[in-house]
Amino acid sequence: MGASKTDHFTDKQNSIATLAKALGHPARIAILEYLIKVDTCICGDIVNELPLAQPTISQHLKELKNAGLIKGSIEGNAICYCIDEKTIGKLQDYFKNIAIKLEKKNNCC
Amino acid sequence: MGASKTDHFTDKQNSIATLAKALGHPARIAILEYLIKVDTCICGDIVNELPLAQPTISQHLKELKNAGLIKGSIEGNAICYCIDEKTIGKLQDYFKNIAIKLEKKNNCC
DNA sequence: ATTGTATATTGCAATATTACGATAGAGTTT
DNA sequence: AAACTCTATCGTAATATTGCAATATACAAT
Repeated sequence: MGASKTDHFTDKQNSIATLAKALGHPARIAILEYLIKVDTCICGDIVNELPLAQPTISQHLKELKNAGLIKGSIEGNAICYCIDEKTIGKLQDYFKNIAIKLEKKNNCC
Repeated sequence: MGASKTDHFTDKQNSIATLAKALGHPARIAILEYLIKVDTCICGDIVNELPLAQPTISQHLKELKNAGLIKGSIEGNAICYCIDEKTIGKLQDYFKNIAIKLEKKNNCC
């Protein structure tokens, strides 16, 4: 096989997994961090910044966008990509919640 | 191709991407959440809990373990798996940090 | 020692991801 | 309009992931 059985899990589980998967590649982490670093968020810079070809970066941007981690708006003939704070907040909350729950437990190992 | 060019990115970027990738599957999210839910952390339960065959779960557990998200200790003929709080903390910090940096910026889009 | 239970490993088929050259589309500039 | 810039899409090769049956390993209990 190879297809993941997304239908067997809850929507929330699938949702978090999708976000995590989108971040599961160093190039996409690097794109995210670059978007944080610079104040402008034109995409052309990213191609010069990362050691990847333009189509590859375009593809990674698409995946980040599909996952809802970034959003892009057309700005002349360039595209203004930036991070979607809500989605980052969702991830932040998720891990914070786990940490809180773990504190309340006596970890048995 | 298909191999990701990990050598072109920083150690920290690769490290976060590895963690995210390990969480990038609903079954592994479900395993994590199950480990939080129950107080005991014997693995046998997980096989009964998830709609996946035992070898598949064993494989997912291995990936979570390799990523440092869970740790397992042998307990008789069962294995006691539990979450590694440090790694969750690392993720929590990472997203918290991004959220803080985004607050300080005027998001241009 | 044999049987039973819990977990890991192997091998393999189906599918997904990654990367990029070539090309296309869309706006800008001259 | 022609040339240029920026980004997306297509096609395709290399590689990785997913899932499971079969099998192996390791300990426990009888």
